[in-house]
Amino acid sequence: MKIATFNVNNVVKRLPNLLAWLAEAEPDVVCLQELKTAQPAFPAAALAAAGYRAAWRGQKTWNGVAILARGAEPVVTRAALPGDPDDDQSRYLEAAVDGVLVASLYAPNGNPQPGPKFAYKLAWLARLARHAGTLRREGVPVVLAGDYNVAPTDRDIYSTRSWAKDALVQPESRAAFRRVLAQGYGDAIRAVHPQAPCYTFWHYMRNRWERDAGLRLDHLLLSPDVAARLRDAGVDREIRGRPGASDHAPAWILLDRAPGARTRVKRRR
DNA sequence: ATGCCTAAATAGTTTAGA
Repeated sequence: MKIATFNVNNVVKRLPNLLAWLAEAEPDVVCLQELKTAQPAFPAAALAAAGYRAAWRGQKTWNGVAILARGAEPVVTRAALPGDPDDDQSRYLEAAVDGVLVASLYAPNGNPQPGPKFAYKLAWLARLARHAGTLRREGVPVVLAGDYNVAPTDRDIYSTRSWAKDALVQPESRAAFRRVLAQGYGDAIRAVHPQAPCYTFWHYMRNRWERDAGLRLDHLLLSPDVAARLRDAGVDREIRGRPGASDHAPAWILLDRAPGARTRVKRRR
Protein backbone atom coordinates (compact mmCIF):
# COMPACT_ATOMS: atom_id res chain seq x y z
CA MET A 1 0.00 0.00 0.00
CA LYS A 2 1.52 3.25 -1.17
CA ILE A 3 0.38 6.47 0.52
CA ALA A 4 1.57 9.86 -0.75
CA THR A 5 1.21 13.49 0.21
CA PHE A 6 1.46 16.31 -2.32
CA ASN A 7 0.96 20.04 -1.92
CA VAL A 8 -0.27 20.69 -5.46
CA ASN A 9 -0.51 24.49 -5.19
CA ASN A 10 -3.84 24.77 -7.04
CA VAL A 11 -5.37 21.46 -8.13
CA VAL A 12 -7.08 22.99 -11.19
CA LYS A 13 -4.02 24.76 -12.51
CA ARG A 14 -1.81 21.77 -11.72
CA LEU A 15 -4.17 19.05 -12.93
CA PRO A 16 -2.01 17.89 -15.89
CA ASN A 17 1.03 17.61 -13.59
CA LEU A 18 -1.03 15.75 -11.00
CA LEU A 19 -2.47 13.26 -13.51
CA ALA A 20 0.95 12.56 -15.01
CA TRP A 21 2.41 11.88 -11.57
CA LEU A 22 -0.51 9.62 -10.58
CA ALA A 23 -0.03 7.54 -13.71
CA GLU A 24 3.70 7.15 -13.05
CA ALA A 25 3.80 6.74 -9.26
CA GLU A 26 0.56 4.76 -8.94
CA PRO A 27 -0.09 5.62 -5.29
CA ASP A 28 -3.04 3.88 -3.62
CA VAL A 29 -3.88 6.85 -1.42
CA VAL A 30 -3.01 10.51 -2.01
CA CYS A 31 -3.33 13.42 0.38
CA LEU A 32 -3.49 16.73 -1.47
CA GLN A 33 -3.04 20.21 -0.01
CA GLU A 34 -3.49 23.75 -1.25
CA LEU A 35 -6.30 22.94 -3.65
CA LYS A 36 -6.96 26.69 -3.86
CA THR A 37 -10.30 25.78 -5.36
CA ALA A 38 -13.91 26.24 -4.28
CA GLN A 39 -15.74 23.02 -3.39
CA PRO A 40 -17.71 22.67 -6.68
CA ALA A 41 -14.66 23.30 -8.88
CA PHE A 42 -12.66 20.28 -7.67
CA PRO A 43 -11.78 18.11 -10.72
CA ALA A 44 -13.47 14.97 -9.40
CA ALA A 45 -14.43 13.68 -12.86
CA ALA A 46 -10.89 13.88 -14.27
CA LEU A 47 -9.54 12.07 -11.20
CA ALA A 48 -12.27 9.43 -11.43
CA ALA A 49 -11.28 8.83 -15.04
CA ALA A 50 -7.75 8.26 -13.75
CA GLY A 51 -9.07 5.65 -11.33
CA TYR A 52 -9.28 7.69 -8.14
CA ARG A 53 -12.27 8.42 -5.99
CA ALA A 54 -11.94 11.49 -3.84
CA ALA A 55 -13.09 13.29 -0.75
CA TRP A 56 -12.23 16.96 -0.51
CA ARG A 57 -12.80 20.13 1.39
CA GLY A 58 -12.28 23.11 -0.86
CA GLN A 59 -12.09 26.81 -0.24
CA LYS A 60 -12.04 29.71 -2.65
CA THR A 61 -8.54 31.02 -3.43
CA TRP A 62 -6.72 29.53 -0.43
CA ASN A 63 -6.07 26.28 1.40
CA GLY A 64 -8.15 23.19 0.58
CA VAL A 65 -7.33 19.51 1.24
CA ALA A 66 -8.31 16.23 -0.42
CA ILE A 67 -7.86 12.48 -0.07
CA LEU A 68 -7.77 10.29 -3.18
CA ALA A 69 -8.08 6.52 -3.16
CA ARG A 70 -7.41 4.24 -6.10
CA GLY A 71 -10.40 2.04 -6.74
CA ALA A 72 -11.85 2.71 -3.30
CA GLU A 73 -14.08 5.24 -1.60
CA PRO A 74 -12.39 7.25 1.15
CA VAL A 75 -14.79 7.16 4.09
CA VAL A 76 -14.61 10.61 5.68
CA THR A 77 -14.31 10.55 9.46
CA ARG A 78 -13.61 14.27 10.02
CA ALA A 79 -13.69 17.34 7.76
CA ALA A 80 -12.18 19.77 10.25
CA LEU A 81 -9.55 19.76 12.97
CA PRO A 82 -11.26 19.70 16.37
CA GLY A 83 -10.63 22.40 18.93
CA ASP A 84 -11.83 25.65 17.37
CA PRO A 85 -15.38 25.89 15.95
CA ASP A 86 -14.60 29.39 14.61
CA ASP A 87 -11.77 28.13 12.39
CA ASP A 88 -13.30 27.93 8.91
CA GLN A 89 -10.09 27.44 6.93
CA SER A 90 -10.02 24.19 4.94
CA ARG A 91 -6.88 22.62 6.37
CA TYR A 92 -7.85 19.16 7.62
CA LEU A 93 -9.60 16.12 6.22
CA GLU A 94 -9.56 12.60 7.61
CA ALA A 95 -10.80 9.39 6.04
CA ALA A 96 -10.62 5.65 6.48
CA VAL A 97 -9.06 3.84 3.52
CA ASP A 98 -8.26 0.14 3.45
CA GLY A 99 -8.05 -0.16 7.22
CA VAL A 100 -5.92 2.95 7.81
CA LEU A 101 -7.09 6.30 9.14
CA VAL A 102 -5.48 8.83 6.81
CA ALA A 103 -5.39 12.56 7.51
CA SER A 104 -4.57 15.15 4.86
CA LEU A 105 -3.45 18.30 6.63
CA TYR A 106 -2.22 21.73 5.67
CA ALA A 107 -0.75 23.61 8.60
CA PRO A 108 -0.72 27.42 8.48
CA ASN A 109 2.44 28.99 7.14
CA GLY A 110 2.63 31.47 10.02
CA ASN A 111 4.52 34.35 8.41
CA PRO A 112 5.20 37.00 9.32
CA GLN A 113 6.35 36.18 12.80
CA PRO A 114 5.71 37.29 15.41
CA GLY A 115 2.11 38.22 14.79
CA PRO A 116 -1.45 36.86 14.60
CA LYS A 117 -0.63 34.49 11.74
CA PHE A 118 2.20 32.92 13.73
CA ALA A 119 -0.06 32.61 16.77
CA TYR A 120 -2.66 30.88 14.57
CA LYS A 121 -0.02 28.48 13.29
CA LEU A 122 1.12 27.50 16.79
CA ALA A 123 -2.46 27.16 18.02
CA TRP A 124 -3.35 25.03 14.99
CA LEU A 125 -0.38 22.70 15.55
CA ALA A 126 -1.30 22.44 19.25
CA ARG A 127 -4.81 21.41 18.20
CA LEU A 128 -3.26 18.86 15.83
CA ALA A 129 -1.12 17.42 18.65
CA ARG A 130 -4.18 17.12 20.87
CA HIS A 131 -6.16 15.39 18.13
CA ALA A 132 -3.22 13.13 17.24
CA GLY A 133 -3.23 12.01 20.88
CA THR A 134 -6.95 11.31 20.71
CA LEU A 135 -6.46 9.13 17.64
CA ARG A 136 -3.68 7.18 19.35
CA ARG A 137 -5.91 6.45 22.33
CA GLU A 138 -8.55 5.17 19.93
CA GLY A 139 -5.98 2.58 18.90
CA VAL A 140 -6.53 2.77 15.16
CA PRO A 141 -3.72 2.71 12.54
CA VAL A 142 -3.03 6.36 11.66
CA VAL A 143 -1.11 8.24 8.95
CA LEU A 144 -0.95 12.01 9.44
CA ALA A 145 0.21 13.25 6.05
CA GLY A 146 0.58 16.74 4.73
CA ASP A 147 2.30 20.07 4.61
CA TYR A 148 3.24 20.85 8.21
CA ASN A 149 4.97 24.08 7.20
CA VAL A 150 7.78 23.18 9.61
CA ALA A 151 11.36 22.24 8.78
CA PRO A 152 11.86 20.11 11.90
CA THR A 153 15.66 20.43 12.18
CA ASP A 154 18.55 22.23 10.49
CA ARG A 155 19.06 19.07 8.42
CA ASP A 156 15.72 19.82 6.78
CA ILE A 157 16.83 23.08 5.16
CA TYR A 158 19.64 23.93 2.77
CA SER A 159 20.84 26.93 4.71
CA THR A 160 19.66 28.25 8.02
CA ARG A 161 20.88 31.78 7.41
CA SER A 162 18.41 33.27 4.95
CA TRP A 163 15.44 31.65 6.74
CA ALA A 164 16.46 32.49 10.29
CA LYS A 165 13.45 34.73 10.92
CA ASP A 166 10.98 32.57 8.99
CA ALA A 167 8.05 30.91 10.73
CA LEU A 168 9.05 27.55 9.18
CA VAL A 169 12.19 27.19 11.30
CA GLN A 170 11.36 29.00 14.55
CA PRO A 171 12.04 27.05 17.78
CA GLU A 172 8.34 27.40 18.68
CA SER A 173 7.32 25.87 15.32
CA ARG A 174 9.75 22.99 15.78
CA ALA A 175 8.59 22.40 19.34
CA ALA A 176 4.99 22.32 18.11
CA PHE A 177 5.96 19.69 15.52
CA ARG A 178 7.75 17.64 18.17
CA ARG A 179 4.62 17.74 20.33
CA VAL A 180 2.74 15.97 17.55
CA LEU A 181 5.47 13.31 17.37
CA ALA A 182 5.37 13.00 21.17
CA GLN A 183 1.82 11.69 20.97
CA GLY A 184 3.38 8.48 19.69
CA TYR A 185 4.13 8.99 15.99
CA GLY A 186 7.17 8.38 13.83
CA ASP A 187 8.49 10.52 10.96
CA ALA A 188 8.44 8.03 8.07
CA ILE A 189 10.88 9.80 5.76
CA ARG A 190 13.46 10.20 8.54
CA ALA A 191 12.99 6.57 9.63
CA VAL A 192 14.04 5.40 6.15
CA HIS A 193 16.47 8.24 5.35
CA PRO A 194 18.11 9.43 8.59
CA GLN A 195 20.80 11.49 6.86
CA ALA A 196 19.69 12.57 3.36
CA PRO A 197 18.03 16.00 3.19
CA CYS A 198 14.86 14.74 1.46
CA TYR A 199 13.61 18.23 0.65
CA THR A 200 9.99 18.51 -0.46
CA PHE A 201 9.78 22.24 -1.22
CA TRP A 202 11.84 24.60 -3.35
CA HIS A 203 10.78 28.23 -3.56
CA TYR A 204 10.00 29.61 -7.02
CA MET A 205 12.32 32.51 -6.34
CA ARG A 206 16.03 32.84 -6.92
CA ASN A 207 16.58 29.55 -8.77
CA ARG A 208 16.06 27.64 -5.57
CA TRP A 209 15.19 24.44 -7.49
CA GLU A 210 18.18 24.67 -9.81
CA ARG A 211 20.42 25.21 -6.77
CA ASP A 212 18.67 22.43 -4.78
CA ALA A 213 18.02 25.02 -2.09
CA GLY A 214 15.05 23.23 -0.56
CA LEU A 215 13.24 22.56 2.67
CA ARG A 216 11.58 19.44 4.05
CA LEU A 217 8.10 20.61 4.99
CA ASP A 218 5.86 17.72 3.96
CA HIS A 219 5.75 14.83 6.39
CA LEU A 220 4.04 11.49 6.92
CA LEU A 221 3.69 10.69 10.62
CA LEU A 222 2.86 7.09 11.47
CA SER A 223 1.29 5.45 14.49
CA PRO A 224 3.44 2.52 15.78
CA ASP A 225 1.34 -0.19 14.14
CA VAL A 226 1.71 1.52 10.76
CA ALA A 227 5.40 2.24 11.36
CA ALA A 228 5.93 -1.49 11.87
CA ARG A 229 4.67 -2.02 8.32
CA LEU A 230 6.95 0.63 6.77
CA ARG A 231 8.91 -0.89 3.90
CA ASP A 232 10.11 2.20 2.06
CA ALA A 233 9.65 5.97 1.82
CA GLY A 234 10.85 8.72 -0.45
CA VAL A 235 10.32 11.99 -2.27
CA ASP A 236 9.50 12.19 -6.00
CA ARG A 237 11.71 15.24 -6.36
CA GLU A 238 11.91 15.20 -10.16
CA ILE A 239 8.25 16.27 -10.20
CA ARG A 240 9.38 19.70 -8.97
CA GLY A 241 11.51 20.20 -12.07
CA ARG A 242 8.74 19.81 -14.63
CA PRO A 243 7.08 22.64 -16.56
CA GLY A 244 4.28 24.26 -14.60
CA ALA A 245 5.22 22.36 -11.43
CA SER A 246 4.00 23.02 -7.91
CA ASP A 247 6.68 24.39 -5.59
CA HIS A 248 6.34 21.14 -3.60
CA ALA A 249 7.20 17.56 -4.59
CA PRO A 250 5.23 14.47 -3.50
CA ALA A 251 6.45 12.44 -0.53
CA TRP A 252 5.36 8.82 -0.09
CA ILE A 253 5.50 5.68 2.01
CA LEU A 254 5.20 2.04 1.04
CA LEU A 255 3.55 -0.23 3.62
CA ASP A 256 3.57 -3.98 3.95
CA ARG A 257 0.26 -5.69 4.23
CA ALA A 258 -1.27 -5.47 7.71
CA PRO A 259 -0.65 -8.56 9.83
CA GLY A 260 -3.72 -10.74 9.71
CA ALA A 261 -5.12 -8.86 6.74
CA ARG A 262 -7.23 -10.89 4.45
CA THR A 263 -5.44 -11.78 1.24
CA ARG A 264 -7.33 -11.79 -1.97
CA VAL A 265 -7.32 -15.29 -3.38
CA LYS A 266 -8.10 -15.76 -7.01
CA ARG A 267 -10.09 -18.88 -7.51
CA ARG A 268 -8.73 -21.18 -10.15
CA ARG A 269 -11.06 -22.62 -12.64
C1' DA B 1 14.64 46.00 5.44
C1' DT B 2 13.43 44.27 0.96
C1' DG B 3 13.55 41.99 -3.42
C1' DC B 4 13.56 37.84 -5.45
C1' DC B 5 8.75 34.20 -8.31
C1' DT B 6 3.94 32.74 -8.93
C1' DA B 7 -0.86 33.42 -8.82
C1' DA B 8 -5.57 35.13 -7.80
C1' DA B 9 -8.78 38.87 -7.10
C1' DT B 10 -14.70 43.72 -4.57
C1' DA B 11 -7.60 43.29 -9.95
C1' DG B 12 -4.89 47.09 -12.75
C1' DT B 13 -1.97 46.96 -7.18
C1' DT B 14 -2.52 44.15 -3.19
C1' DT B 15 -2.26 39.93 -0.74
C1' DA B 16 -0.51 35.41 0.13
C1' DG B 17 2.54 31.77 -0.17
C1' DA B 18 6.97 29.85 2.40
